Amino acid sequence: MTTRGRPRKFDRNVALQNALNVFWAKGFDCTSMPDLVTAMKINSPSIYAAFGSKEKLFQETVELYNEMEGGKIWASMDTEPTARLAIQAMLHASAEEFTSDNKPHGCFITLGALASEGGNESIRQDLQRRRKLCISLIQARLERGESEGELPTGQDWSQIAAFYTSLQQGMSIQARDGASREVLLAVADLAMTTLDGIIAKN
Amino acid sequence: MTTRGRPRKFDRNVALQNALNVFWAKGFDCTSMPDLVTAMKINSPSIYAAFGSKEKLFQETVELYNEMEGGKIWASMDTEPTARLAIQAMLHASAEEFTSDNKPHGCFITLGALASEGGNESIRQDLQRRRKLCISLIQARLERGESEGELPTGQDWSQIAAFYTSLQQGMSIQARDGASREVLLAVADLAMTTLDGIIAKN
DNA sequence: CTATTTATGTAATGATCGACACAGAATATA
DNA sequence: TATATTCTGTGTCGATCATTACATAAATAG
Repeated sequence: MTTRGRPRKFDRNVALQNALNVFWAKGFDCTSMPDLVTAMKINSPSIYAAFGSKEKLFQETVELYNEMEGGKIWASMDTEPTARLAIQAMLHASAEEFTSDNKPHGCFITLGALASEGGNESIRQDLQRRRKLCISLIQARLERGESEGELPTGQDWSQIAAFYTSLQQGMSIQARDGASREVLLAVADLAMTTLDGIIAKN
Repeated sequence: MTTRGRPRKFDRNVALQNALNVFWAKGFDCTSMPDLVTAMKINSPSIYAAFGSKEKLFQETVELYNEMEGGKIWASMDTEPTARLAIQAMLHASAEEFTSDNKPHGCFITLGALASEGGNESIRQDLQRRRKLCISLIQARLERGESEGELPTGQDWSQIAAFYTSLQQGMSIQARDGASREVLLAVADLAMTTLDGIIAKN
């Protein structure tokens, strides 16, 4: 059972990666089909044949971003032994990934379709849902820290998760505005004093 | 010296306020002229006659926002007696203003034209410049606190200013994503432990 | 070989964008 | 009154948007 018909001239994965880079830099609403045609080096009929539509293509780039960058940033939630180390590693990874060369600065999920209330609504809501998922991840890790005796009881972990999520999303804006990796790493470390203060009450 | 010609049917200030509300909710690039026509209750030729262009209208709404909301949020930098109280009041005011009814949630300067690299470039750069001004404001207040003996010497206040700016900008995203005023106020208070830790070293 | 299938490039679709031409209406000046 | 000035609403401009028809090219299947 081999493939029928004329074979594809382009590598679908490479094209998807190129599409991600454009969406990441410009956001969904400010990215035009000609932009994609240029970046992906494919004509638009081939884009539609391979990905369905601009919206579906965007959703695939979000999935790709989640697997690549998202993994680097959030892996520590499972791998680090304590909640404190997990959050610190997450913020450090964010600072580094948000300021990498050869790719847009800041988080795609945060910056991809933010205040675009008049733009594509389902995309805005999807990214919003993914952003909210980050709070849950942090909160779950904090609650695990409490249950394992690392962190004190009686804390409102949802608020502390909102604190670290706010900071990380703000770091995306800082990175997009040109903040250096050094500054963002310092910002991450400064934020750890908040959790240290809570641990000290233990 | 009175006004010649047919008088205007609409109140320019009211129309500008209505334009601000649309730009604030949708961002510059996702706001269309028909959106503005509907919100301002003026036909587009009247908009062009009164404001010049969509871009100039946007710039006027930014100025209006700066005077109204900006004043409420940043006034404490001058009025509060200490840097700590000034920053805390700024974050509290942000939490409250970002979650007010009858107007879009989050900061217009932060959300108005963020990752729109392909959109209007001069507008993006203008808002970016205004965001960077916020860091300078905080940094200047911290340095004043040092010179007045409130804060210890030998600190890199630019990093601490970046920390609080990141947090405040992240709070905008949280607010836009539906975070409650209660949660944002808690986030603001949690951030103060960072400065408290620095003061404790004094 | 012919037929089928799938990709390609060109070019066009209708819709919407920001901006404005135009004629008429409403005011002040003279 | 006549004239100049400025606003208003209708309608439209070229440009650009996302999407797709269409004819052709390149592969497999029989």
